[in-house]
This record gives sequence, structure tokens and C-alpha cells, in this order.
Amino acid sequence: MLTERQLIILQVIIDDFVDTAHPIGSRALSKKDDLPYSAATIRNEMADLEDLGFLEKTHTSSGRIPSEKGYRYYVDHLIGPSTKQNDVSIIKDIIQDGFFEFEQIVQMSAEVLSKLTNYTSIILGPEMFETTLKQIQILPLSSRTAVAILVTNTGHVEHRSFTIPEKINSSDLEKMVNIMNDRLKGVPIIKLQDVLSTEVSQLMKLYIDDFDKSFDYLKAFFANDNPVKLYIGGKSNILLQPEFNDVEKIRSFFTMMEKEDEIANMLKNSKNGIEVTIGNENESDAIKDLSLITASYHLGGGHMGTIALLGPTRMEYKKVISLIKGLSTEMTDALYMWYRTND
Amino acid sequence: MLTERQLIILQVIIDDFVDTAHPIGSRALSKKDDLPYSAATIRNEMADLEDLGFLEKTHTSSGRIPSEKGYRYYVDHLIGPSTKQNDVSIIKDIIQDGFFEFEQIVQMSAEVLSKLTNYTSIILGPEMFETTLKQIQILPLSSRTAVAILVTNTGHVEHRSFTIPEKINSSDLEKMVNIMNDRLKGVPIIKLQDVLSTEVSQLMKLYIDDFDKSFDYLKAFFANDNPVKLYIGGKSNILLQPEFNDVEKIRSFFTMMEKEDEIANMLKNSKNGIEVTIGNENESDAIKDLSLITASYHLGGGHMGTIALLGPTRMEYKKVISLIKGLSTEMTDALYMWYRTND
DNA sequence: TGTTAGCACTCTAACCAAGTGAGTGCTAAT
DNA sequence: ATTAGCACTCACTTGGTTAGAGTGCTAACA
Repeated sequence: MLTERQLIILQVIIDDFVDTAHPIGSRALSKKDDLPYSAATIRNEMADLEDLGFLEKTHTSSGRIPSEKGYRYYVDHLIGPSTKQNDVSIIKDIIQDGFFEFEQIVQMSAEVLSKLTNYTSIILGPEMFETTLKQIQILPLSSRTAVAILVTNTGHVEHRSFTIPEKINSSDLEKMVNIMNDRLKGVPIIKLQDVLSTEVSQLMKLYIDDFDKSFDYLKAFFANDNPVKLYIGGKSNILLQPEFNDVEKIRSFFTMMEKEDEIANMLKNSKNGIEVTIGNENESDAIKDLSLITASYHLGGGHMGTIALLGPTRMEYKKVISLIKGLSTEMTDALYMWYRTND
Repeated sequence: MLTERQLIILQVIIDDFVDTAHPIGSRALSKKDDLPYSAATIRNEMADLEDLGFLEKTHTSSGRIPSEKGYRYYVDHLIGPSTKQNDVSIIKDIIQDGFFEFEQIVQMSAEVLSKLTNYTSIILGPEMFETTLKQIQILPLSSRTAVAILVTNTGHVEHRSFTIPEKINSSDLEKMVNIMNDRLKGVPIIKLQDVLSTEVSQLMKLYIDDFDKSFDYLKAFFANDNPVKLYIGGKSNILLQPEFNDVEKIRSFFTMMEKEDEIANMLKNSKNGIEVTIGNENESDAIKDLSLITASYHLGGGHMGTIALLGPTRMEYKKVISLIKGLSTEMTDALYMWYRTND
């Protein structure tokens, strides 16, 4: 178990390192007001803390820096309840404005979050397996083109314009839409393709001449829908972090950020509540030297999506955690409001 | 005027430097098959080319690299007609697929273009002052929410969902839409706000009780429409270029790329046909050490949008120019097709 | 007169040696 | 239990040396 003094020293070291990104030595520490001990005393304590695995040296005669275990301890034990709520209210204002669509809110939140923290923010949009189709509408634009509008129970709207195949006339089209509205309402988005190929296609064959030829087209229409939306804010913020002074690191970071599906998978597993994974605690190799903070937002208990921040292990955990905590509850509230007016 | 031999030497130097990014000396040049001259002869020629401003040295005893004037001459005089058309056909296939919306085509083109070249591609979407409103439709989602669909003459579709203010009932809403469809059809997108505040609001006052209170809402609805869409592909491609080995350069590049309106302005001025601006020829300070290649695509003669590539001055001009040339005509064709089926 | 070989000169990049300073671990005194 | 003192370590800086690639110029050559 750590003594009281060791706790204080660990905390001061972490706070200082988070601030400066430089290793800190015993002499410099002894000059801080918080620590009325001599350099030698602190030196001994630091040696103990290192033995316990909370501190590291960059080389034999360097100052100390926190280890990942040190950060872990800090996050688990040394972070008090968050104090100031000012920052979160910025986001609150945006959400409560009420004018924006949910998509825009998410987008803006990601941006604000990254701007407030100088890290990279990632928000996973409402997940599709909770989302069901509410209605399909077709709006003709010209004799040969039309736009289809899909609406989900979460208030998400999507449109897709297309040219009408020659073999289909407008009454056929109407029939098709009616069948789809009849049979696809309430079906989870991810199951749309399935239901379409089985039930719906059976039914359509009965009513529409020459249906087989149109089916491929219809299927393709529902196909290119990426299952989950990812909003990333402040990608280039990491360039402000001194740990990214190396072109190679920057490159690997950016190539990682381009693999959106991998990132989505990374975040999908996150449980309810706040979760902090530090460095090697991360499963994905690509972020083994970064820290990831995730929180989820909900709709009436069900898991909907995830908010995350990605930054160096040397992260302002205290500030960041309280921010994310605030934002996730804000988004849960906003979603609830949406759902109420939208149903 | 340059002699035949000087032309060849200049060309070989540029080709080599574009390839390797290293200064090249007389001895290395003399070994190339293209140049059956001794190192000393080439040395003399290079000295002359330097006096004329086509070459530079990085330091007194270094090999030569092309100057901006050298690139300019190369682009103006030494690039023959493009040979292989293979690359462009990739894009052609995507466009001719016919299934995608114009927006998606533009997006994908930007991506393909950047992937083929390893530079950063920028495409300016169809410009709004050529674009007019074709129709407005309102689709109710629930008692208190609805989605509006705007369609333009270029086949661009946009939707925006909103909550219906309490003071407006559904028959009022219908009236409003009718009036808008009547009066706003054919109005250029950028003038929508104007016409709305003058004519339309006058008219609506006559028919709708309590209109004033709703007007702000309506206005806001048309407001947050950014005037022009920018598609950027391969932002992180410059990390592959050896000239970006410096974190500071990378940083300034990325902060530049975030100022989308500035970039849009940069591209707006581009005239018809291909235009190449090299280094300091660029007006914008932010890209004074980069080269920009632009081409525009059209709709029946009118200027619609711009395709551009941004890369180091040491650029594969030959390849890139033929690619962009191909793409711009492809997009012009695609637009024409769109317009025909869409009208 | 154009081309080439030869040579002195210049500058970068890599390497090495010495010196400095911040920091540590250990021991002995308080 | 705390602290002062001291020897030691290691990164970083500075200055000097060398090797290599390249140039400019001059003189010889076809």
C-alpha cells in the first residue's frame, strides 16, 4: 500500500508531467510548495515508487515519468469528483437549441469536444441494430428520376436519388413502395436486406410484372449503407502534442484514423459508464501508446452510441473525464427529447 | 533561347529530381544513357541554365535542382501530349455506373484522384449561383416533426428535418409550401434568402395568421446552408512526400486544409481549361511552396465547379495534368447526362 | 570552336572527443 | 526518519576532423 506522502508525490509528478511533458527530478520537485521535503527524501520515495511500478526513467540518470500503471492508479484513486461544469454548458447550449438534427448535434459535439481538449474526439452515431425503419417515401423528380426518403425511429432521415429503370412504370413503383412500407416498417435497419430478399421479394413477384430484373437494382439500393456513422473531430490536434514530434508517428496515426471500420469496432465493445484504457491496455495495436476514454449515451436504457477521446497517455484525465461524463448525459437527454417529440 | 542540348538536360534533371527528390550532379547525369556528354560539358551547360534561372543549387557545391522557373518552362514547353489513358478509365467506370448521385461521384472522384497521384485532391462542388431551386416538398414524420426536401436543377437533393412550431397548423404549413413552390422555383440558391425576405414574406402575411412569429424560424431554416461544397481526398498523402519531413510543415499544411472557405476562394478564381500555379505563383501565402493544378467542369458552357490537385512543387506534372484533363471532361460529360435525364 | 580531362576548392554529413549539467544511488551524519 | 554530501551516469552540446560529392576554372585536344 502506498503511504500518504507517496500518494502526494505521485500526484504531483503526474500533474507536472501532464503539463510539461518533461521528466522531473527530485530537486525540482523539492522546490514545489506542495512538497516540504528535501531532494534526498523525495529521491528515496521516488525509488520506492519506481520499484512498485508507478514511475519510470527514460534513462539511468534521468528524472522520472509516470508509467502506465501510474496513470492507472491516478485515474482510479487520485481523481476527485469533477469541480467546474462551465465547459459542458457550451455543448448543452448547442443541444438545447432544438433546431438542429441529431446528426448535426453529434457532429458539433465532436468538434467542440476536440476543441476543448486538444485531443481527437470520436463519436459513434446511434447504432443500427437498435434502429428500425419507420417509413419509406418516394418523391418523383422527373419522369425518369426520383428520390427515396428513409426515416428511422430515432429521427434519422436519409435520402437517396436514383434513376427509375425503364421496365418499371410509375404504378409499379407505387405498388413497390406500398409493399415496402407495409412489410418493412419496424424492421431493424441491419435486417432490411434480409427481409427484402425473402418476404418482400416473394410478395412483389405476385404483383409486379418482370420483377426479377428490377430486384438487383432494388437490392443495390439498400446495400451501400454503411452500418454505423463515425464522427471525428480534431484529427490534426495531435500535432500539437509534443509526443508527436516524429513524422513516422504522425503517419501511423493518420493511417490508423483512416480505417474507420476498425475504429468503430474498437468503440463498439465499450460498456456503459466511463471507461479509460491506457496505452497497452488497449486491444488495438494501433493505439498501444495512446489513451482512449469512452462513454456511451443511451435511449431508455438501451445502448445507442459511444463518445470517445483519443490522446497521448500523458492526458489531462481529470478534465477530460468530467467533460465526457457531462457530454454523455447531455446526449442521452437530447436523445430522449427527440424521441418524445418524434413519436 | 535554349539550345536543343540544354532542353534535354533540363528535362532529364527535372525528371530525375521529381523521381528522387535529391539534387543531381554533373557526373551522375553524364552516366545516364540520354546524355552522351562528359561531366565537364554538362557542368558548363548546367552553369548556363543556372544563370538563366532554370536551375538552383541548395549550397555552393551541391548538385542542381530545378527552380520554379524551371518547372514553369517544363510545364509550358516540355510536356508532350498525354499518352496512356488507362488511369482515367477507372474514374470513367465509376461515373458511368449511373447508379450514384452526383455528390457521391464527386466524392469518389476526389478519392480516386488522390490515390492515383499520392497528392491531395480538392474538388469544388457545383457552384450555387448557377444552381436554382426546382422544388420544395414537406413530408410529415409525426404530429410535431417533418422533413423538408429541396431539389435543385443540377439534381442535388437536400433534406432537413425540423419540429413544427406550435403556432402553425398543418393547413398553414401546406399553404406555406405551396407559396414557396410557386415563388421560389427557378430562383438561384444564393438568392433564396433575399426573395424569401421580400416577396414571399409579403405574400404569406396575407394568407397565414400570426405569420411574423414563424418567419424567423423559416429564415433560419434556409440559413445554415454553406454556399459551396468542398470535397478533399488524401489529406494525409503529403506525409508520403519527403519534403514534408518536418513537423512544422505538416502542421501548417493541416491547419491550412482546415480553412475550407479560404481554399474554396482560392479555387473559385480558376478559369476554364487547365491551370498550373507553381510555388510563389500562388496568390495564397499558405501554399507558396506547393503547386496547384486546377481544371473546371462545365454544364453547357457555364462554369460549374473546379477539380484541383495540391502537391509539392516537385510534382509529376505530366501524369497529373493528363489525369486532371481526363477527369474534368468525364465530369462534364456526367453532368450533361444527369441534366438530360433529370429535366 | 566545342569538348574534355584534370585539379584546386567548397560545402555537407558523419564521426569523434571533451565538457557540461541534470539527475541518481548510496553512505554517513543529524 | 530525514538530510547533506559525493561519486557516478547519461544525454546533449560544442568543436574539430575526415570523406565524399560536387563545382568552377584552366589547359589540352579534335
